[in-house]
Amino acid sequence: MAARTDTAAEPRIPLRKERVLAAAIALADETGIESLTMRRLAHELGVEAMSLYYHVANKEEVLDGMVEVLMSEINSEVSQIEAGTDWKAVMRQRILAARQVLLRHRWAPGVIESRINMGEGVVRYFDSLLGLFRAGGFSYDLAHHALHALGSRGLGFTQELFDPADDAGDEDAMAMLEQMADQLPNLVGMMMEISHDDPDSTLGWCDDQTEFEFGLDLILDGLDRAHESA
Amino acid sequence: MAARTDTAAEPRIPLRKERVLAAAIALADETGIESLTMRRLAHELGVEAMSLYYHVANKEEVLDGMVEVLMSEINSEVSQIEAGTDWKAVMRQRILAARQVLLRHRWAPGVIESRINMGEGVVRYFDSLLGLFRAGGFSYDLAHHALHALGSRGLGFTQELFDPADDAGDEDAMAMLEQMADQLPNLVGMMMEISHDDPDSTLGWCDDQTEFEFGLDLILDGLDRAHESA
DNA sequence: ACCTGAACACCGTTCAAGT
DNA sequence: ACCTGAACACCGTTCAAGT
Repeated sequence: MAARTDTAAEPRIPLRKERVLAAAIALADETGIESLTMRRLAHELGVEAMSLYYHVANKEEVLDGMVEVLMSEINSEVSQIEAGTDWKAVMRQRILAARQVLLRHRWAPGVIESRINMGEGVVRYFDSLLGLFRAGGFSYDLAHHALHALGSRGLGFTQELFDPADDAGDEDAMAMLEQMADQLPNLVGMMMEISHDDPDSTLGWCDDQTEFEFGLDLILDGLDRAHESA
Repeated sequence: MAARTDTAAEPRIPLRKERVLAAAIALADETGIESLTMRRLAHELGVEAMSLYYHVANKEEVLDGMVEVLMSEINSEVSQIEAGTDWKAVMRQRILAARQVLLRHRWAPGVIESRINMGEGVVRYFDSLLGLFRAGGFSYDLAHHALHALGSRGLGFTQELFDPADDAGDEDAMAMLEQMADQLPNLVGMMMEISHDDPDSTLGWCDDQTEFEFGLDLILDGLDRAHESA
């Protein structure tokens, strides 16, 4: 242990904030955000926990940085979508593209929402959406309402209250539904109709992507109408 | 300290889960969810932290319970709204009533979203919304899409990405905006128009309630149209 | 310049023990 | 039946110290 150097010891590239963030993202991607601790992150980088603080002020800065890295990925992906004459079609494409990136980083929605101030990347992204509204002829006032109405959906996610597994399949949830059946006439009726129409669909009949697009189109169409009637 | 009983010692009502939850809610209301720790909660109840575990399995059960208490408040408030022939008007009233309750418990959105399974109260609430859609003539299929489209807005909240202070007023955010001005042509343009139209409005010109209702009406109107054209 | 060891002030939670 | 003390296995973070 003492005199032995590690076999083929790597030159030990010094850490950089960049490397810390990349490792943090990889760790969160693979094992979930709840297992992203400073100690674990340091371990992943082959270093003691305290070393991180030389490159980063605190854990919040790590989380801020993770969001920035991710948003720059989204922004560069989104900027490749060529602008057309139809603001709605372009915005739809951009938002669904952003969503694809977020789906690869399940920790992102929670972390983004937990930030106190929007980072530069997020601001830049919403500036681009605002630009699309403006190009489509929206007043600043309506475009402003529109951004609020989109909310996180504009970035490609909605924090689902009933998670996909809940609608069917999840045992705990189903057990509760059955137990409360008399108090939940409408939900029970809905479940029965579904299982009647398609007996095999009890598991996973809620498609996240479909529901996301339904809600998105509802809002975009509504905004379109609000704009045209203005 | 030893032989002396406390002056006018209260009979020391034994804890109950109910009292634990009430204290937890009061604590979270007053000092924020981040200061709700088992130790602090116990202290508030004049007891040691470990005593709580006699009444409650763990902290998750405390959080679950807080949501249930709150939802029963919402459900009882909402059930007082008399049903009318216009599903949209009734639903709007219910959702805005739920929102009023949530505004008194700022911790609620975050805690609700962090629950793994919806509690009974939340399920009951959404069953009632589903009932409204059905009474309005919606198919189960459309009503189901509708619930997803509403998401947390159906319960009266949206997790705002840009918090109200951000749009203007917040010094950090404004500093960033100025620094990035050239990269954010649309946001800067919007800010300029606003401050031109109403020089005093730089602070707090985003009204949460207005934005919430705008988004809500956008969705409800869209659903109404989807239903009528079906 | 970059990294570390020891230590601090917290967490949630367990378990055996008290009354 | 209800509560507690001591202890465990974690956190994030500081600070003085190493190379």
